[in-house]
Amino acid sequence: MWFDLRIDGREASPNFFVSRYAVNLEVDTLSRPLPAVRLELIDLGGRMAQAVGLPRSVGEIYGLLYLAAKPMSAPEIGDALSISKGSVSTGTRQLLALGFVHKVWLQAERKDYYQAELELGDMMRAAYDRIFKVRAQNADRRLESVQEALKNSRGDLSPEEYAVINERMERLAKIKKRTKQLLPLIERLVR
Amino acid sequence: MWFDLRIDGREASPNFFVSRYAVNLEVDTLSRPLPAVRLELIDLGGRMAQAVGLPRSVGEIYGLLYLAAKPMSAPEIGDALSISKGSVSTGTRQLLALGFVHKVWLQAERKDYYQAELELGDMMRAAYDRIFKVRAQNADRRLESVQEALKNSRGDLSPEEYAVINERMERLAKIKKRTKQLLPLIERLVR
DNA sequence: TTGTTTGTTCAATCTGCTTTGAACAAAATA
DNA sequence: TATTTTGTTCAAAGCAGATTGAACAAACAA
Repeated sequence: MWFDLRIDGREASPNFFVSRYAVNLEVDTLSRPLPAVRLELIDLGGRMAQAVGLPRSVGEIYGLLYLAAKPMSAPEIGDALSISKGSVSTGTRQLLALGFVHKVWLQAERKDYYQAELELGDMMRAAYDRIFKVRAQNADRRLESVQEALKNSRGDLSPEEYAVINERMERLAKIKKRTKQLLPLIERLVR
Repeated sequence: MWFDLRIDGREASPNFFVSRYAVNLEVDTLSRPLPAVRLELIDLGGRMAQAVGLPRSVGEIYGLLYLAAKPMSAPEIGDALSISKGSVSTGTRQLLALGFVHKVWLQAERKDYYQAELELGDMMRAAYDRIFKVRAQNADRRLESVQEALKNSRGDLSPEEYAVINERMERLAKIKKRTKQLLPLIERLVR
């Protein structure tokens, strides 16, 4: 994965994301072919996932659930998208960790059922916190280690080289500062 | 590449990005090992490129040029990073297209020389226009085609299904609207 | 108890993007 | 003219990350 964050939440306890109130809903059982809209949205979901660096299958699962009239079980999801049990398991875990999907507790059902989170606000907040914020922090820390390296290799550098590099590193430091000022602004936009 | 944009600018005429004023500079010729700072920044550049979905080598080239005291030729770049002629050629083209680098015309030199663009403002503007704006537009167009699909498959859907799907599609339309309102704000932040 | 269903994990496989390097083109030099 | 140097292109190789599927565990039914 392209960001260092452990986004798939393996450490979370298995049912951490299950909403615990019972819901009384019937469930899609028959597996007839999906209508064109749904296929389109599944595809769109897959592409957007890739655009953000997530596995395509994760986006497809979300796209499937987003237009589902009723919660869907893991086997149903795998069926509808023709992807393996393993991928469904991994994909749903990631979506749960991102807060894009939640489990639904259906009375007298052993299976887990999944429903798309529809609240844009929640999703953007989650994505922002879990991805961009962490990314920014990482870049920050990384830059500090470069500055550290400059101190250490001062000996290997001619005075001219040192001057040039030092000047550029100061530019970088300024950028870092600017970015830090920018982040809260973006944060305010998102929240 | 993860965004539909033709970012490598093959269509541009070969010397489109060459700054045409002559610069009178000597050039790094000897290839002694790079000091630790520079290696660090090359690595950082590579990682950041990957984080945005660009090839690592592109980021490394930029990282190399960023701390270079003098413009570097393609052969020098390939040498310093131990990457192939082909990668240097592709990488520099992408960096030029992004506006992260510019060519420098050195008197009495046949080679092209490259210099990192240091102006943060310019770079962010370029990145914003070329990546995020286009991405947003694409997502927009894509969503419209999903809405189109809904009209076409209305016949295959039960009234209940149609109702659900329609409601969710309207949510999406709202999101689209919100995003459209957000973009100019971000734009103002960046400019 | 055994058999069935659901879900997880992870090594092996697959897939798509990156990189390489050979072939080619262009420009300068002898 | 032939030769050298620089740079581009693109098919093939390499590689990182996604997907699969078999093995396992847990929960329930008979």
